[in-house]
Parts: sequence; structure tokens; C-alpha cells
Amino acid sequence: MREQTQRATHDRPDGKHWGRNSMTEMAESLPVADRLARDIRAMLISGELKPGQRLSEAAFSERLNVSRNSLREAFRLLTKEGLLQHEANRGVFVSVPSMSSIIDIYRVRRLIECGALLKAWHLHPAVRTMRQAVEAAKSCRLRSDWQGVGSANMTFHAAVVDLSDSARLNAFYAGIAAELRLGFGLLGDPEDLHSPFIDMNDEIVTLVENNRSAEAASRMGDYLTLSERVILKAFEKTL
Amino acid sequence: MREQTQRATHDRPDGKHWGRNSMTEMAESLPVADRLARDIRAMLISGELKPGQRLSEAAFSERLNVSRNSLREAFRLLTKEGLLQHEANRGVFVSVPSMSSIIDIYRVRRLIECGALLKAWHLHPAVRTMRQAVEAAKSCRLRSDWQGVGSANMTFHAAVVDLSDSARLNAFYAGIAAELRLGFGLLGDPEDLHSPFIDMNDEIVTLVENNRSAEAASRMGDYLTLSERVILKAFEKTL
DNA sequence: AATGTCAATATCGTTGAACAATCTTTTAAT
DNA sequence: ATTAAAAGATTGTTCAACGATATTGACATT
Repeated sequence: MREQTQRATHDRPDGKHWGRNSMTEMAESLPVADRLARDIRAMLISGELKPGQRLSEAAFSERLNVSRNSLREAFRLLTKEGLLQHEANRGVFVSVPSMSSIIDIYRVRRLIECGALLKAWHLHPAVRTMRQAVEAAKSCRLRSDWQGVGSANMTFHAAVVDLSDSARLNAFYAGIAAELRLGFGLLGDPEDLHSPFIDMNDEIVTLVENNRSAEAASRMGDYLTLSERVILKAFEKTL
Repeated sequence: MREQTQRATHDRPDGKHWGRNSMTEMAESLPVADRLARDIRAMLISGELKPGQRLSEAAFSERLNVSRNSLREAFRLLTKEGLLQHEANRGVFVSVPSMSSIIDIYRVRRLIECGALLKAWHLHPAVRTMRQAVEAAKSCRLRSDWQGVGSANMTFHAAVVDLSDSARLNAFYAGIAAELRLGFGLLGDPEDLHSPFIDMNDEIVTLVENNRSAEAASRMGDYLTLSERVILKAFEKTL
């Protein structure tokens, strides 16, 4: 509810107001800090902002055309999400994924994803989303679109969590996934980082569809150990 | 890495600096927004701030001797935690727990706490914490200190989550627990809201100590269904 | 009396500037 | 080269201002 798109009857004389940066952009209804958080988050997972990099308040607020205050609100949000790190009187930095953070994240994933699968109901709407994600991934693989494969993979696992029917769990997992992508960014999107997992996902969703939840959960456990190992392996090379 | 405790060799001449408001208070090194968030969080779980209540920026910033900007940063943090709710152009309100939010929270608890127990190791340090919390609760019960029982209960379940050895899971659970306490606030701390659960906790930790994790997890499932039912029951009366 | 309209008022949303505190870099001295 | 002091840059926090939106209250209409 509550739309907000009547504007007019004002016609202020100064012409600099609504001009963001690029033209043809007038929606953007949400508060500035939230929009900033979303945009910066996107820059983080796209790799445009690299781990360890310092984010100067002055530079960023000018670049994004917002006040320092608003920017700081966004920084605080992202810091709480774990994507940024705050050092007193020194500024905020892009979090650098470490072995221990990867391990921690996979502990979370194992608990949540396996737990969700274990009690999954085979007619849950999320199952359909899982299936679609798998098919999309396959399709992308044919086109060697590894970025697309990675994206479909994220969708798949988010759908797994959604099996639990918990808004809080979904939100939490979204944050975890974003943090993990920060780690992926360091490794690029090579074929063998995603491709082998498509078939495991397929197996898993098939098991769920056939109401064999326990086996699905077990298979997910295998998936996660394998995935974790691949990432840690690729990780220690960059060390 | 990077500790932050060398400071000195500065000794600035002006003496008015660290005086906050009341005297005899000189530590408080953390940023204002974080301190605010902590304090307001305390007011929320103590019931000093009641669900549904609106928190005026002007009034609160004056009362706490901080600027509106700093207060807004804290509000944003607490909103992300789910303790406050933000309505555009209307302000922030203390979240009012609902049936659906209680149910959601218990879904989270079941998944996380049972999952953590299922793979618990009987020599994990957290087991000791669990045992101590149970004994503390018993001791409080003898003294009819139901507030203390509730507190010990919180400690117990936090320790259960800590069995998973995941910093992120611990942090997430802390938020969930705070949100749940918001709901408790509406119900007071009567004996029969906490007392019957002390023995179940005892059972659970005993099972873990004897390396019978699966049974412990199952028992925790019982605990949670029961606890949820009690709360929902007490809840629909206030409706 | 109930309802709808419109101005008056209070708040939020966001910004920009200001200043103290602290970190970093440069410069100077031993 | 090492250390100390001064200069410069950045963060931490506050304040004041103003547009936009919501709420309140007065007033008119049915």
C-alpha cells in the first residue's frame, strides 16, 4: 500500500533537484540509505569494489551524490551484514574473506540447508522454484554462460532455505549468500567452479520431488562439503 | 589481527572532552550509534519501551543527549534487527509481536537448536555452559527468582546454538532471542512460563553429556513445541 | 451530528557546514 | 637511519535548515 507518485503542483525554480546522475530515472521510492545499501551491495558482489579496499566517505558521498550522513547510515547497515568492516577513526573497508569466514559460512549453510531439506514437503511451492533453477542452470551451461549458472545456483539454494517457510531464515540466508559471493569474487566464475554442481542440485530436487527428504538432505551435505573444499582449495592459492 | 590498544603519547590539554552527561563515566569507547543501539535494545527487552509505541526522533535525541543523525543510525540498526519498525514519513515504532512472528521465530529455533544438538560433541566447551545455566536456573527457582530463571534459560539456549561453533549463527540467534523477549515482555515472568522447562533443559544437557545427541535433539524438539504452545496460548488471551 | 475540505502544525528525510578527535604523512632534528 | 614534531587528511558527531509528508484542527456542507 501507499504509493507515492504524485509530484507536480510544485515547480520549484531551481532545476538541480531531482536530477540524480543519469537522466530518465525518477522512481527510486525507498529511503536513500536503503537505496545506497542496495547499490553498494551490488557493487560488492559484482566485484567492482574489491576486498580490503577502503571506502572513503567524502569520495563516495560525492560519487553517489548523497550526503555523508546518509552514506554513513548505509555503511552501518552493510557493516552489520558483514560485507563491510569498520575500524574506528580509520574508515570502512570491504571485508576480506578468510578461510575461517568461509568455514563459518559453510557451517551455517550445512545446518540451515540440510535442516530445511530434512523436513521438506514435496509439494511446497519452493520445490518448483528449485526445479526451475536447475533447468535454468542447465540451459546456461549449454551456452557456456557461467555467470548465469552461478546466478541460478544462488536461486536454487535460496529456494532450499525457503522450504523452511521462515521469513527470518530467508533474510539471514540472503546475507550469508552475499557474503559468500564476496569470496567467489576473488575466484572468478570458471566452469569447474559451478558446473559440477548442477547435477547434484538436480539429484537433490529430484529426491525432494519424490518425497525422499532424508536422502536429499544427505546429498546436500555432500554437496556442501565438496563445494567448501573447492573454494578453500582455490582460496589457498591466492594466499 | 590488528588489536587496537595502544593509545597514549597524546595527552591533550583541554579537560572538557570525555564528560558525557552523568559523571563517573569514562569508558564507553564504542561509537555513539552502537551505544545507542545497545541502550535502546536494553530498554526494549526490559519492557521500558512498549510494543507499538512510537519513538520520536526529536524527543529521544534530546532525552539521550545525542544528535538526531546519530539516533537515526541506531534506529536503522535496530530496525534491521527487527526490534523496531520503520514507516516512511511516520517514524519508528516498537515492533509488536504477532502470532505469525512468534511462529516464525520458533521455526528458526527448531531448525537451529535441534540442528546444533544433532551434531553436538559431548566435550564441547558450550556443554559446560549449558550445565551451569541449568544449575543456575535451579538455584533461582529455589529463591523464586523467576527473572533469574528466565535469564538462565536464555543463556542455556544460546549455549546450545554455540555448539555449532559458528559466529554468524550465534549472532543471528542473539537477534532472534531479543525479538522473542519482546514477546515475553507482554506476558510477564510468571512461574509457569519458565519453571516447567528447567527440567527439560536438564534432561537435554544430560543427554548431550552422555553423547546421545540424537535424543537430545529430539527432546529439544519437544521443548520447543511445548514452549511455543504456551506462548501462543498466553498470547491469544491478550488479543 | 456526521462528513468532507483546506489550511496550520508537527515530523520525518536529507543535506551541508562546522569542529573536535584521531590517524597519516611530511618535515625537521638528533 | 631513527625519532620527534608539525602539518594535513579523514572520521565522529553535532547543529541548523528546508522540502516533503502526515496529522491536527477549524470550518463549511449535507
